[in-house]
Amino acid sequence: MMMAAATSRTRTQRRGPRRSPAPAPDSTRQALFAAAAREFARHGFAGASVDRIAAAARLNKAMIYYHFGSKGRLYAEILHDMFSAVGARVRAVADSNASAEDKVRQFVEAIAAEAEARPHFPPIWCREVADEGRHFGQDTGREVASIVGTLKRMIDEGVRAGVFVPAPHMLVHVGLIGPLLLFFASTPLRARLSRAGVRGAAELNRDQVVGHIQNVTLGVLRGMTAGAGRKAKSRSV
Amino acid sequence: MMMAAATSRTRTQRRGPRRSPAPAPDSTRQALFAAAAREFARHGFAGASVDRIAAAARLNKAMIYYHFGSKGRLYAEILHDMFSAVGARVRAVADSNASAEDKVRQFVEAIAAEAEARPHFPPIWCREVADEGRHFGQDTGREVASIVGTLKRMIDEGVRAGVFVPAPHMLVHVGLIGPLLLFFASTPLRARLSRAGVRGAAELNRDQVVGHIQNVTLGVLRGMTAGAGRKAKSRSV
DNA sequence: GTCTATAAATAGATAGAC
DNA sequence: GTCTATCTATTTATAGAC
Repeated sequence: MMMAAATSRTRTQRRGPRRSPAPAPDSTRQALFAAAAREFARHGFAGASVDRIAAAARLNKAMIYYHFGSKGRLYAEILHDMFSAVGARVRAVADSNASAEDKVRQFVEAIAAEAEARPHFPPIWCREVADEGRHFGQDTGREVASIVGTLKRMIDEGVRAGVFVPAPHMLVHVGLIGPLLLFFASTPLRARLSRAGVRGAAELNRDQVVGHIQNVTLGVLRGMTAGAGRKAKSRSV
Repeated sequence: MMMAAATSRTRTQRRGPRRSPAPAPDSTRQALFAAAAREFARHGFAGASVDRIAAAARLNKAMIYYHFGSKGRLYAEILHDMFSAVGARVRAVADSNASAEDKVRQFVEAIAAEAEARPHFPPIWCREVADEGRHFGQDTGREVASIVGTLKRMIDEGVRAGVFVPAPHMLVHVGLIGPLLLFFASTPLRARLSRAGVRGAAELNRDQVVGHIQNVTLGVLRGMTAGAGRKAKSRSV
């Protein structure tokens, strides 16, 4: 599941039983995929080196071109693996018969779980935001669109059921993904700051953050936002 | 103010009146600084090219080494300019005699304002999170620590005044910075997605987002979090 | 201060042996 | 499928003329 995209062959499609000694092409592909994910997470697409990827996988860089065609296609495959995993998971939640509130909670949990399953996911996501989605293929773009659309469906469902007030779904989306992404992506940075003497920087734990985001998001959707004080504008849909 | 760091000379410290025709070193420095900020925002530190920076500034790259010493020191200067601007501004807010609630509102507003004043700020910030603060100098690290500490002071002040409930300040910080950073950094990406047919992706506006984050943050600090339903853990400080 | 020319290292990608 | 060797372009950085 995690390496779904990595196991789909792009070139020599060869199914069925093998002849004899038989090499292990998939394990090579997977080793390159895993090493590339780490390299891209650490250095970004432009900063990543195919030499270092090959070396980390204990292979040579010609294999990258044999199995993936180019640095760009290897990166695109990693992106697609990330977002299609999240997309599949949140669509499954949306199609379940849970309440709208539980669906939103599980939407948050799903993203957290997929981010944790792939240490490269949060940093690459950050970099791709800064890169303006420059390396998204059509397929990855569709996945991202589907994820956003799925949250919108959940909100609409809750509104129809009378448990949510109407809210701009992109505002809810940004309010939910922002802290989630920042929390996961900044863990190494916060550890650094903590070692450098910033008290409390590393004192966040996963359950605390996920639970907090779930509660805050549901508070917003229930119309409990403390619009209080000044400038309590009515919210437009 | 915006280019504060860019006007401080690192090498040939030469004050006082000049002899005759007189060149304009600061404008060269500033042109390089501005071109570099754009380049680093677009391509990241590793992906940025000193050749392109020089070309964009209509100069040659030898000037970068003359005025800044290296690509890394130029980048570090841009980082320091960003975070010291935010730091100075939020410390001014903290030292004012506004209420704790207004200070928190202005904390959010200050970050938004400084991010808007520098289009390169949000993308570079995203990239630096992914880079684990690898390019932070000691000075920049101290600024970041000061910003976090300043929010903590505001929260503590509100708790002492009886208007806030105790809350882990890093949780509040991530909950506030996350959406703010994602909103600003993802504007180009959301415009792309919008053009590609994702309805609503580009329909967020600055005031709406900032106001929302202010309200949600104050809701949390007032203890109005809809801890509802299951798992309503009591919040530990 | 500003420039041209260039050094020295590394990048992505390919050819061709096995 | 996997490897070594190599091509070409680009990288950061510097030397030295003006």
